[in-house]
Amino acid sequence: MNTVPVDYVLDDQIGFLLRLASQRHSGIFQRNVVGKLTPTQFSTLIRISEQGEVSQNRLGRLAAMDVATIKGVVDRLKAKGLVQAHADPKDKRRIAISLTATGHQIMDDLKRAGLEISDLTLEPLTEAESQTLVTLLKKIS
Amino acid sequence: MNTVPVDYVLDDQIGFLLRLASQRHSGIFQRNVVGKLTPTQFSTLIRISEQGEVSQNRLGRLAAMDVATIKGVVDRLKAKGLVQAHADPKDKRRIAISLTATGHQIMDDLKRAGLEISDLTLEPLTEAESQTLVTLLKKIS
DNA sequence: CTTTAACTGTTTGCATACGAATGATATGCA
DNA sequence: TGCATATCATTCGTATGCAAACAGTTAAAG
Repeated sequence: MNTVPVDYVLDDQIGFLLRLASQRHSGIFQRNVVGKLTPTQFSTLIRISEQGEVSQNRLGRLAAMDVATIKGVVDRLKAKGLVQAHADPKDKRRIAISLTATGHQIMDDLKRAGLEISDLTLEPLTEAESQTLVTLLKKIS
Repeated sequence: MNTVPVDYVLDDQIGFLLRLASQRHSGIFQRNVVGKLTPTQFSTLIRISEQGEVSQNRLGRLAAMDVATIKGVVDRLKAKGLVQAHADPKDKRRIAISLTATGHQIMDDLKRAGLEISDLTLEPLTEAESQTLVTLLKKIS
């Protein structure tokens, strides 16, 4: 039997703070990214450009998205004409995803915008603090 | 004219890392929370219990949620029987939100679970690192 | 006192996000 | 070979999350 009231300060909890920081970052992203891309669409494009050609399932793992989520993201990127899909002749289950010519063309601008967005997000911190934050976040991921 | 390719490492970007950390936290939350509550529903309950009675709009600001988002969250909490709403006689625009008796009863268990979830999320870090992370996240929120 | 501005709540549309279930296909091992 | 297991893509249901448009209400400015 525990009758002692619990002292819970929401504003100090890691989960709440992660959501706040993500929200601010999303806002900055939206105002600065090239084209009308979302953060997940952006990450997906980066992963595809790194891989050249990749199955949808593997792409989801690389971009840290659920299979149901990555399907929607790929569908919207296809609709934008930035990626294409074609069946894998060796494995009929697989659908190979790759960048279109247009997709290739915007990658450099996207990467530049991405770096700028990261800088703006970390603007309240010093260089050393930014490095620390990145290191700590990697540890709890 | 810029022809130099940009060196962009997705795994080092603050936005990507925030998403990864949020995902891990959500998984821990889901496995440890009392009842079938989501992190946003949890935060909302905490805010209501802090305020006693609060308008839906103000509740959204306190919990850092869009007006459209908070409406859905409150609707689902009402469906679970944890919160109630009644019209404000002084201001016909307002809807006063408060906890039900059931809602009150589970708050202590919820807070205990919340602290446990934070501990589990920060488990890979030392006490000092956890404090640093919290401090840095507050700065970029 | 009236018009204007600000606030509150609702709804719609789009885009994540994830669990669970399903069906098709591959592959390893008995 | 043949079956158990694993992988891949899709679909469904639920829950955020935000912009924008809308209507009702209140308060402030003139």
